[in-house]
Amino acid sequence: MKDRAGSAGPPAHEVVYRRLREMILFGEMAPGQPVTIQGLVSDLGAGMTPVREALRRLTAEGALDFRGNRRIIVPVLDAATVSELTEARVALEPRLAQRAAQRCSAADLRRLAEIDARLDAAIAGGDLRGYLVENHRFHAELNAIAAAPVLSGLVEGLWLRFGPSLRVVCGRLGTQALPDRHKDLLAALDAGDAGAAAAAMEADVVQGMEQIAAGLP
Amino acid sequence: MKDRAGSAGPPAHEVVYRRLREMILFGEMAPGQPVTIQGLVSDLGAGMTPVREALRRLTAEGALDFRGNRRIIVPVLDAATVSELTEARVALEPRLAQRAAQRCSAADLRRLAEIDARLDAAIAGGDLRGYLVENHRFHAELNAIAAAPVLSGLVEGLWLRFGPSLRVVCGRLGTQALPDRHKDLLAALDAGDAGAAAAAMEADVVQGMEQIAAGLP
DNA sequence: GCGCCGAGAATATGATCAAATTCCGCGCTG
DNA sequence: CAGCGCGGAATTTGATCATATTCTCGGCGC
Repeated sequence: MKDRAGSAGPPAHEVVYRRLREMILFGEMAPGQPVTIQGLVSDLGAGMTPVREALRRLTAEGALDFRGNRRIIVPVLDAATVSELTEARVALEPRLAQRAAQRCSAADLRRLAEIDARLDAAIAGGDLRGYLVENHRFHAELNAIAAAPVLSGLVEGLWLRFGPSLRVVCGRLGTQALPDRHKDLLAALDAGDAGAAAAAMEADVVQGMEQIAAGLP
Repeated sequence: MKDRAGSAGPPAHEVVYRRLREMILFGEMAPGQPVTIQGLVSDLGAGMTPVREALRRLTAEGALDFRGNRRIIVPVLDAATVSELTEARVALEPRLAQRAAQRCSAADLRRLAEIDARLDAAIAGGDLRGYLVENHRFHAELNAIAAAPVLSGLVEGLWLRFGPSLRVVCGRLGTQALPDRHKDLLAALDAGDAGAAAAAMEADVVQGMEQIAAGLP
């Protein structure tokens, strides 16, 4: 028996990888939490090999941390790492926003606005996970519009690194304290103003990362 | 029998990973070349599982390309990808040079100068692989001095992507045509001039990537 | 306090299964 | 009669699993 019955499409390691990625991005894993292969094998009902490969992939992206020789944990960010992540995001994401502003169609803009509306609803409803999901989706959609797979991939990797810590910070502050900086961004995209889009993105990035830095242990 | 007798240090998948990484960086793999698990198993004398995990890690970093569902090849760069890689490198590497300039000690500088001397020797001697190795080592050392593991890791991933193509371009042009832009960089580091170091790095990056872009099929 | 021992967890192996690619022969068409 | 396309079988290759081996960590005895 190799594949679960009928699901011949996506390989198991890919499925496990996506599942773990969501768990990391949307706060189902706490920083510092140890990640054991066998635990995931029983939790996800997958075999050992796919789990191992997914973990290897995630550690390669920095989403998980090889602690010592044989232990994997969800990374705990320190001030220096947050600073570096901020620097990297500031270096990359405004460029993506700039590209997106130059390529954004009316349909793209409408889709972004819809996501942002759901994001507002999540904030209003105190739905933390919904906020994290829609916020990520907003940025992912923007990156898709930018049509820059290399840059987008780098940024996605960065998001994986601070996902767990972002969840902790937001959980502590509550969704009411979460600002929505996307309005400036949408306006800039609507106007096709690449410079303004980049500036708005930088503000969003810096503001978000400062929140994480402020919530460090 | 699992480990080679007595060598308990590095796990097999790590060894395989490092070996493949060198093969990619220093031109032992041609762009477009298919990479098969079984081929590597017999070539490297390793087991199947370590090879699989190393490949998964490299594909996660973009160093190898999942073509279709079942085929892995060394990536073939197109103009858009080179453009993106250039943009990413320009966004990141000058910042690392800047950091390095602020932290560079006399011993660091001496080490860099030694590497650069070997690089010059490789150019003079027509030693292509030596050029690639020392050029990479120069930048790796600089990144280590910058003490920014996140940024350095991102940049290392970018180098893996254009390694094979760089090799092709250099092989076509010959080592005599390879410029050495590191002198400006060393001077800036010696002077502790962070801005000049960043500018020199940007020039080096742009020049190198233009060479790759010019050599595209 | 230090070293030894056992339990648990991770690594590595090889076998095995499924899918895709390739290749070859057959029939069809010009 | 020769060239071309197509269908299926064989081979190649990737994915998964069960298991053996080794390493690490924690407790226990000296």
